[in-house]
Amino acid sequence: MADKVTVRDVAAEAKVSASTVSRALSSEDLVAPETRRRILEVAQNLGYRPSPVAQGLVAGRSKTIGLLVPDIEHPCYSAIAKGVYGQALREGYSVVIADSDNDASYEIAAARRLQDQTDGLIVCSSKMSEQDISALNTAGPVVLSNRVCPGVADVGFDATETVRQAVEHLHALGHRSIAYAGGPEGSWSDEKRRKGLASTAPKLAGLEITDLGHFEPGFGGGGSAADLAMASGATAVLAFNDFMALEIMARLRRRGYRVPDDFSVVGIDDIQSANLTSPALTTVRTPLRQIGQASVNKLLDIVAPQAAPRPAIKLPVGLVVRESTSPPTRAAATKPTPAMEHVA
Amino acid sequence: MADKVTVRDVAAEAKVSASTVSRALSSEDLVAPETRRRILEVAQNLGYRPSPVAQGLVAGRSKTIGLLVPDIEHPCYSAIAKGVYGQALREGYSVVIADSDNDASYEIAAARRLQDQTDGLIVCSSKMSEQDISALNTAGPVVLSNRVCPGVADVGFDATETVRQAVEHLHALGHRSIAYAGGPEGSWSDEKRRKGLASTAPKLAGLEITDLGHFEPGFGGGGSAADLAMASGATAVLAFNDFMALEIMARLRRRGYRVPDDFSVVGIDDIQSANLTSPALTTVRTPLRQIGQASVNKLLDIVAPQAAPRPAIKLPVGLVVRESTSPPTRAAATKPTPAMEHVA
DNA sequence: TTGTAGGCGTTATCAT
DNA sequence: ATGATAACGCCTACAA
Repeated sequence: MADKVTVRDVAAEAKVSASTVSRALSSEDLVAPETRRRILEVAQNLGYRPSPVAQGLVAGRSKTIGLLVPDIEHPCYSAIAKGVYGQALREGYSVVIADSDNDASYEIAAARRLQDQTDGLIVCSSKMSEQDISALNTAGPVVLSNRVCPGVADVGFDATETVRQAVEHLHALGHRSIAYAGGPEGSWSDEKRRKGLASTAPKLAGLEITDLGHFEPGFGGGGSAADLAMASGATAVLAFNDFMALEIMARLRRRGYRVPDDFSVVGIDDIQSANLTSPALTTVRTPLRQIGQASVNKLLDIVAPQAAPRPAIKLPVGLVVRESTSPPTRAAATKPTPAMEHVA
Repeated sequence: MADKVTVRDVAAEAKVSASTVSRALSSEDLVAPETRRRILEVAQNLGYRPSPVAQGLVAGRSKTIGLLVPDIEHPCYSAIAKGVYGQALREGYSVVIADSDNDASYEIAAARRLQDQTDGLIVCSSKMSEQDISALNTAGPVVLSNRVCPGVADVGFDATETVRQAVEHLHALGHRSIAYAGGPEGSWSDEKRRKGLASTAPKLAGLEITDLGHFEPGFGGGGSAADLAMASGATAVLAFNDFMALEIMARLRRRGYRVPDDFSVVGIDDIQSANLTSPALTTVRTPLRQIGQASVNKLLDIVAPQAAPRPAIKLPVGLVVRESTSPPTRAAATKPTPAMEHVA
């Protein structure tokens, strides 16, 4: 927005008309080579830079996409944001971002605002009602990430598969009683995980799943989940996400339990800090960056379709076995005698 | 960009001229109450939403600010981003984001792009040369975050103070030999920390600082730093940031040392996961969100000055004492006999 | 190959 | 109080 030099300035200086300048800049051979050369030189000297705003106005599109996340500080969403930004860049698009602060009611206002300003929207883990989402989708192109809504494009990994891999891992290690520490009430992805649990558990011999309830990750929810997990008699816990798993681990250790010796812990997502604790966290990696990229591709296939649709991006989930899981070593459902200080 | 209904549509429907519609929407009493009421109603029914792009074109400003970060996935920058977004929202501005992926050469291209599109730029931890930064600043309003450059506005906390607090804490606990695990070569903030170290150390009786060198946080740099720290005979280590501190802690524990019993560790920033490990990390909190907010205020004071300049925002740094520090319990400079397995 | 004219959606200026 | 007109910076017919 700081540019004062316009096509007209360049035109005047190069002794041509404004349209010729425009042409020279937009195409290779719409203008005589010599003229073009001169125009380009003048433009260069004057430091001319076309205004994307004006271009957008005439073209009816801004080459900008909107990204709405619940919390940009959450590692999952900043990972998605990174993927979105990278892919958008490759496609020549800018990204304007909005953070709803987990506020469902603000989400819709923010989304509308973004729509007025962009060519399309990527909405992550929306808590909006299906009606609201549909309405949004009517107002402009929308791609949902980590959420589905009938009639609206979406991108997501197989959440069922994440818990399947986690549970199978624990089962293979010998665990037969596993606790699940769920995410916030009303979380769409928590529901998905629960469904995965329900469909996986029956296939595994002798496996018993205890639902610990809903918890708020990042706000101490993991603490209470940890205590419930121990009281439940389970030998392992699967957490809604890595944050909660980390909280659980920390709480267990403070209460004097050893991980994984006394209790195994598995998270989901593989955020960076999962690998920075000791023991490092066993978790199921979730393809967050790729989700960002895929969302951009899907959105642009709607907004700016090409002859060949943009390539699909694989969204593999994968177990990452680290140190927080091992075979159950204590007699199942028997509490150890915890030292009451943290173990060092 | 999805809006098809324009002022003219509303004007036609309400039997007035486009200018009247514009007025009705922008001011309370520029138009007859009854007319205004009708216009508003029609606008409502038609779902009219003014195009920010067109408004921007005529006004010569986009009500958008650009945010350039080295890596949006890094907790520090997503925290700043959160602060930026929140304050921008309050001021009625949108935020378009760019991630330079720590690439100094790309940084400048990205910055230029952002400038063409926004009213002003917030640039975080830039690795650009002072020349490049000055050039940018000439092309349009720029606020630097966590970096200074003569003639360019900047916002930052007192990095010297962070290391002072960390070192004083360790000294008060009784540590006399402290190692510093530095950040990447050429990092501006690492230089600041080193300066703080140099100015603080002489004031503390009997204190000896060992410079371990430069490391890359998040890529195993902490591992080698940890080994060097132990070999150095120090009883505590101050890390460039929390990531590195966490890596150091994990490595120490894997090598069989206990934290803080055998060795104390201090980080800087207080990222979320610093509180999710066990032991939890003692660190110096850095006012990242506030830096984001303050940057917006400073930028808008340039771009859109008000009668009264926007309020200054305090940028306090503060030691957060958790479990990773304690008085040195082993004979200084004497290695314990580490068990070679991780301690659980 | 190049110039002229018109318009993208909005607001500001000048009339009425 | 309201309407007509021009302009923001650019692009795209259409004309020459």
